[in-house]
Parts: sequence; structure tokens; C-alpha cells
Amino acid sequence: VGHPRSYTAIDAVARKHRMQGENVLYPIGWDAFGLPTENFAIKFKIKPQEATKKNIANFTRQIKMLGLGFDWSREIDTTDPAYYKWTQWQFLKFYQSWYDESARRAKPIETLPIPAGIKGKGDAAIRAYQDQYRMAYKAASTINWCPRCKIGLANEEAAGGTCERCGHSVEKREKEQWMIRITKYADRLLDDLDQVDYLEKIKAQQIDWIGKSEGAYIDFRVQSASKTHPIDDRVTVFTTRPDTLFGATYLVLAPEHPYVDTWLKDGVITNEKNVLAYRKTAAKQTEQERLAEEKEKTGVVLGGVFAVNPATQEQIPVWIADYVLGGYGTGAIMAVPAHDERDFAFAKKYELPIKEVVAKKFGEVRSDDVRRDGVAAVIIKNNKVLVLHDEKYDIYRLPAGGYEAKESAEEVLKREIQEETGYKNVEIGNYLGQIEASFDLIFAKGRRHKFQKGFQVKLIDEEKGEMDQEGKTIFVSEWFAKDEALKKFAMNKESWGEEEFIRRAFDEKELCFSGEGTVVNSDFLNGLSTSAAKAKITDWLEKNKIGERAVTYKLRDWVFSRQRYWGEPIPLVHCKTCGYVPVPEKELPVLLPDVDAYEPTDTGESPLAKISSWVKTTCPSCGGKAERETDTMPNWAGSSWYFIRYTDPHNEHALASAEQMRYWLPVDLYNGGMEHTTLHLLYSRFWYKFLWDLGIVPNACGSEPYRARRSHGLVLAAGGEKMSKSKGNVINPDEVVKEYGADVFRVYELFMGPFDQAVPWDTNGIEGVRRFLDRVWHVFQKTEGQKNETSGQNAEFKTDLETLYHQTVKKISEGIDALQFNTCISALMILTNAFQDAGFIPEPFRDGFLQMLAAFAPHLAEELWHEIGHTNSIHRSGWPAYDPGKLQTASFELVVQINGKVRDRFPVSAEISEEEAKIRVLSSPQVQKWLEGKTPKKMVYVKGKIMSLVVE
RNA sequence: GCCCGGGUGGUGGAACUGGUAUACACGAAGGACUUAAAAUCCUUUGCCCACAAGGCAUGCGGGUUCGAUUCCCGCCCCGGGCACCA
Repeated sequence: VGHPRSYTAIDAVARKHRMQGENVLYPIGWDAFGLPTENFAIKFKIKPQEATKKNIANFTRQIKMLGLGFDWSREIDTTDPAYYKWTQWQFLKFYQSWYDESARRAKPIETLPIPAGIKGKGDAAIRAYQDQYRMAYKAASTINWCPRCKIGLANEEAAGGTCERCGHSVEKREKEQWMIRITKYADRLLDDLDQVDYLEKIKAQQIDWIGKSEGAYIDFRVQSASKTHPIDDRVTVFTTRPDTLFGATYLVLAPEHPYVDTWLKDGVITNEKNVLAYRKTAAKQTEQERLAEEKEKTGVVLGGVFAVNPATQEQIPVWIADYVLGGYGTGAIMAVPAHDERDFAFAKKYELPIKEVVAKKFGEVRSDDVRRDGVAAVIIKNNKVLVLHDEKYDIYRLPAGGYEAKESAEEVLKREIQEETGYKNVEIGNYLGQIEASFDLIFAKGRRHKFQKGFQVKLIDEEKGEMDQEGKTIFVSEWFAKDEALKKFAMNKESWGEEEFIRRAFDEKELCFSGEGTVVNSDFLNGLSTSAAKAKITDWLEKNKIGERAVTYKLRDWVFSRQRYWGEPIPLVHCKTCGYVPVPEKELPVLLPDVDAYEPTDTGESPLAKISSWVKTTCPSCGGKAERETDTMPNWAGSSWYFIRYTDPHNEHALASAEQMRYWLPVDLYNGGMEHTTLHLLYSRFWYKFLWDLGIVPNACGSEPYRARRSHGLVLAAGGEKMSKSKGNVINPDEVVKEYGADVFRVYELFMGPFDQAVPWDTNGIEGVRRFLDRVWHVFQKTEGQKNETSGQNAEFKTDLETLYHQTVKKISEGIDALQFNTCISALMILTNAFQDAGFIPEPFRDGFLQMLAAFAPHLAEELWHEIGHTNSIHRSGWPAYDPGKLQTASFELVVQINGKVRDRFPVSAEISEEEAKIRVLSSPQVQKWLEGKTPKKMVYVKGKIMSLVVE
């Protein structure tokens, strides 16, 4: 019952827009390559081809049973050779392209400039040079190997050290793999998120996965004390905080760092045994075990070598430790215990020196002002120092010797306020209550820098010298109005937008740990904010050629090979003389051979490698003997572009015609589960951008494939736990449809709760929906013959029904587009109940009511549509419109509040004036009773709603 | 730890840009119809007190406001995602 929920929901959207006369493409297809199908086939000892066929047949039956309005003429199947021909074709495009960094786009490989020196060396050299730049390339890499599934996994599929499919922990293996340079698109995948309308959490996941961080590479010289084994190497580290270089007191390499191999081999390391032992345990450990150890840090110092801190020229020890990851950055870090939590823990454990870098000095603060276990925010003003406790991260720390306030963004803000408003005493702080002195203006800063709508500001009376106990908290908008100078200042800042204003005010921060270690007062960084310090020191590093600006990403290149049978064969041929040669376009698709034995092998080689008749071929380039590539593509391949194929699914000459792509793309609404909001979404965005770069997707379509991405909530079992086969709590739509019918099932799926939230399946709840549809049916039966709309009804009653009808049309028309299906259904229920009370459905509302119902319960609506005399299909009939003038009833219930409490309510005409309303209110006996003879100090009237009286 | 959600009756959940909190539905209780049951229909249903009149309630504590589920500050709890990423 999970899949049908989103199908039904988007079906309602599709049907509504279709009925509104729009051309709607609501497609369905099967992404059937990959592990799930293959494992299923192995388990039941059938061929994956058959498993696919069977499951497609079953899903098709179920979908048709539900009456979903998919366009079956566009049905696709990623395992169909007519489809995967184009998947292979696109792979070849990756192979035959390179990424031009300066143009920020992919281009055909022929356009790659070949350096003169290489040109002279002949074709082989040119080829080798090109191979280094191809978007698809083969490289030996450490991959995640799942011993149970016998498959190499992409990093994305082995997150957390376990196989995404089976949960088994993965091993590291060296393997030649086809890779795709998705990392070249990291910045664009990040930047272009601004263009799209995705759910916030989906955007966050994309950003998170790409994991961009900006900093610098810094070279540390590593030398040996020994005369017999002298070395002078340079270890490069990556850091996001080059400004803390002065505080780097040791270096840590990942255990598998190649330098360690070299030094061991050269006999430089004096404690070889310990080092080897540590490396061995580290290598043996699975990712899972490593993380399971409660983050207890371990490591071994490398005896016989030391590094030199380029800023201080101090000699510092070099360690290996598994808290440094080989695969990220350079696999080496400079440890700055005073400014990094992990380094701090490590330094404490192994008693390594801790040095703190501070930019300036200022006056004293008592040590007990600084919390022992945490940190404190410190801000000074004139001669006073304020210590404000805060959470770990926003820290303006106070060393024992003290330092002067640097000009942080807070300071800038403060200065600007002072200069522009003439206010002298301006303070920016964290906790209002802890500020003792009197100030004119205080910005209170929240824990998370999240001031979306405003923040608290205190205005203190300077003459009194002391703020009164309560203070006066006002909102920004009001604060703007209270003081001309402040208003002017704030108005200027308004052009930043609120967010930018706040970001500027509070974004800059510095991380330190209090009360530990010694302090380095750096003249070099004197008076600089963190970002300015970073820039200054990076400039210095670059100038002296010991470092450079750098950006790193968590995102890695996409491992595109699978050593499994059930996937698209990679359409390349390997020839001893020509290297890898693409299969010519006219020979595509390279068909997956139909074989009996397709189980994965222990050797890690594709099962296809065993089929020599298939493997042996001739080289398309030289005609000599050659072998086919036996790796297949990952299941993500076919699904990376299927939305493009939907626009032109039967095209034999192209993946889709430019005309069709221009007509349909980008996708307006993409709904799916959260399980595809990192990988599939990222891959398909990347894939699309690549095609767009090459002009395969027309420029006019834009660089993002999906305009909006939404996601539906899970359907949970009755107890609120996940449905799973092992728990036996899975509900199959077949059973539900058998008992209640497709329409009840559909409507319940939408009524059960908010579309984007997880909701438990409730067998009682579905009964209510059945009753509702029964009621609809019955009220229509009673309606028959009642052609005269006003028969027996008084005018007021009719007006109410009319108002309700127009309100419902508005609500449902808007609700469907906002994906608020549960309230749409309830609106239909309310209207139905009103019809039932009336005894029948007045003529003018019949068609519209059914048309709205048709979006949710298409079968019943169609049946009743014909019953009331129509001969066309309701699904092509149109969508009801509402009359904005008929949304209000002639009268409304005026609510009277006295001192915030509801004391009376009575109906009044919608046209009543404020004066009249006041008279009516004051003459009410109820109100008079509560007034006890007093006159209200104030009367607030909200038209159509409420009268609020304030009495002393 | 970080990032997203969320916390409202016995239950799933409503509530527009701050304006009658608890729509709609489930469940429960009572009633009508029936020999009886099912189905259907009607009534009641946040809590306290109940004769009425009141009072208290949207996770907790504050604040702003004539008025707060909604805005602000500080917390607590639950779900999901990420995580020794330097």
C-alpha cells in the first residue's frame, strides 16, 4: 500500500490538470536492472529476464486495477534493448567527452587541446593523454566489496561501511573500475540548487552529500633526525582553518598513507614494529567497528621523523591514527588541538602540546567566568568585560592573558550602529539576562543564528542607569518605528534582506577550547576576523609556495562498473593495439547474452567474462582480435535519464527528439520517496547536466531536470512500525481492493494523513471512507428526478449551500496543487454531508461535485456522471470554477472577546459597518454583564471575525 | 554532535497573512429502524465542575500582543538524514 499512495496522489494532480485542459504527461515505467531483480531471480532460481517480466506483469495488473491514469503508450523498461541501447550510447558520450574547467562544461574529447610535446609522439601518446581526461575512465581504485552480494559498491551504496542491499559489512578491495567524473560537476550541482524548488530537507541532503569545504593545502617538511637515513619530504595536509597554523602541534597521517610505506621501506622509522602492528589492526577493522569504538582515538607516533611547522619553524611529531581518513582531503592533517575537538581529544590522551591561536589582546576576565567544561562568549565594551556562556560553537574565547576584541562581524555591526545612529552604548550579546550594565541597544543572539523573523532588541533608558527588571522586548518591525536614528539604520540594513542582515551580524565565529594549553599571540593575525585571517595566511602560504587555496568535496567520482550479470553491458571493446574502443553506434545495443548461469563469482570478475563466445570479438578500429568489456553498469544508469525518454519513448534515432524534449522538459513535479533523494537525484541531475552541456538536451530546457521535487511519507503498519515482510505486517493492495474497491482504497490512501508525513495504516479508518463514498452514491440516487434546484428549499439555505460549494471548489483546486489531499477529501466530505442534509444535490452543483470527486475516485465519479445523463467521459469534461463573489455568506458570527476571552457571539450581516458592530456589541446583555458598567478602553474590530474589548 | 521534520482529544489529524482551538474521520456511549443482528440514520463525546455560571487546555518555562497552535527567547521529547570529512 506504499507505492499506490504516491501514485494515487500524483494521479489526482495529473487528473485535475488534465481536466483543466492541460496537456499532462504522467508516465510509468520499470527500472528493472540491478541487484534487487538479480537477487530475487537467484533466490527463486529463475532468470532475471523472467523475474522482470513476471513482476512487471503483476505491477501492471495492480496499477490498472487502481485506475491510475498513466500514459501506457509511453511505458518504458530500462532492461529493454530498445531502451538500454540509448543508455549505452550515453555511456559512450561520457567516454568520448572531457570537462573543460574554464568553460565549466563538458565537451567532445576531440576538442581537448593536446600539448605540442605530446602531439609529436604520435597517436598512442595522444590517446593516452586523452584517456586522462575522459568523463568515463578506467582506474584502479579501492572499492567497497560486499562479500555476500559479491559485488563492488559505489561509495554511496556503502555508506556507513555496510552494504546498502544486504547490510553485510564491506571490505576494501583494489579493483580496476570504470569511473565517471561526477566530481567535476560538484559546484554546479551545488550552485544550481538555487534554481529549483525542492523540499528543504532534500536540498540539505544534496548539499550534505556533496560536502564542499573551503580551505588550503599546506606543505609540512618532514625530516629524519638520523644521519644514516636522512629524508626531506613534504607532506601535504588539507585544512579549513589555515589561520590556526600557529597552533599546529603535531601531524597525523592516515594509517595507509603512502609516505608511511616509503619511510618504512627506507628504514627511517625507528618503531617499525608498533607502526606495522597498528596499520594491521587499522586495515582489518571494518568501517563499522572503527566507528563503533565510541570515538576513542588511537594512534602511533612515527619514531625517527619529525615535521616542521612552516609558520613557527617548530619541530613537531608525526603520528598515524585512524581518525584521519585516507580517502578524504590528502589523507593527512595538521593537528590543532586548541581549535579542533578531535585533535583536542587525541592530544589529551597522548599528552601532546596544545596551543591556542588568538588574534589580539584585551583586558582581564576572571577565570571563573569561563566555564570549565565548555566555552564562553566574550564581548567587551569600554572598560567592561562581559562573559556570556554559549554552546560550544560560537565562541569568542578569553585566554588567560586576555586579548583585545577583534573586529568580528558583530563588532562591525556594533560600530555601524554607533556611527550611524549616534548611540554610544551598543552591545551584541547572547543572553540578555546576563548583561548587567545599561546599554542603549542590545542585540540578543540566538543559539543557532536562526532569526528568521526577527530577534529581540532591548532599549534601555540611559537616565535611569539601570534596566528595569523585565526590560522591554520588542520586535524588529516595531523597533524600526520607535527611534528615528535606529529606524534609519535598520532601513539601510533592510536592503540586505533580513537573512543577510542576520548572517552578517552573527556568522563569524571562532572555535577555541577554554582553559587549556598555552596561547600564541600572533602579531601576524593581529586584529583580523577569522575569515580575514584565513585569507591573509593563505596568501602568505601561496607567496612562499608552501601551500595553496583548496576546495575539497566528500563527493567522489562515480564507480560505474558492476561485476554482475543483470545490467547494461558497457559498450567498449578492448584491443591490445588500440586500447579501449567504443562499439560503433550502429552496432548498439550490445545485447546482454541470454545465459543459464549468471550467478556472481568469487573472483570479483563479471559472470560475462566466462562466456567466451560473447567476449571474443573484433576490434572496431583495427579489425584485429579483441575482447568485450565484461563489466556491466550500475542500476542507477537507466534511471538517470528515464524522464527524458518519456518525452519520446519510441524514438529509434535518438534518445529523444529535441522537439519533444523542448516541449516537455524540465519535469514540473517529481515526487518520490526519500530513499532516492541523495543518490538517484544527484546522479540524474548530473547526467542531465552533462547531456545539456553537449547540447543533446536542448539549451532551452534549462540546466536542471526537475523543477520541483517532493516526497511522500511512508505508510506504516497499524502499530506505527515499518511494514516489512519479516514482520508479516505488510498490507497488499489486492486484498484491500477486493474488499473495498479501488476508489475506497485510493481515497483512503489520501485521507489517512498529510501526504508528506508517515502515517500508520488503520483498518477502521478505511471504513469511514467507504461510508463516505456510499453516501455520495445514495445522495445521487435521491437526487434523480429532482431537477428543480430550488424545490422546497428556502433562499437562505440555498445560499449557504452555494457558498459552501464555491468554498469547496476553491479549497480543492488549490489543495491538489499544494499536495494537501487529506484536507481536500475532508472538504468533499463536508460538502457531501451538506447535500445529504439537504436531501439531494441541487442541479448547479452536480457536475462540479463529480468532477472534483473524479480526481480521487475516478470510477464512481464516471459512473454517476453517466447516470445523471452525460455521455462523454468525466475525465475529459472540465474542471469546476468558483465564483470569488460567492465565497462569503450573507451573515457571519461575530465573536466578542473581552480581555482576551470569548464572552459572546451572535450572527450579524456580512455588510455590517464597524460603527454598527460596536453598537450591537455594546448593547448585548452578555457583554454588558461582563463590562460591569465600565466603558471599554479599547475596541479592536476585525471585519468578518471578531470584536475585541479591553477593559481595565 | 550537525542538518531536516514533528509534538494539538481515547486515535489519524484540521485551523487562511496572529482572530471562535479541536474541522473531517475513526473509536466509544445512548437512541431509531429490526423478532434479532448487520447496514443505515439521529444524539452525545477535550478536561475539571456540573443545576447553571465558570475555570483549564495545542510538549515545558518565559516574552510580545486587545488577541498566540501560529511570532520571539530558553528548554524537553520523538522521528528521519548525515557523521572522526580536518
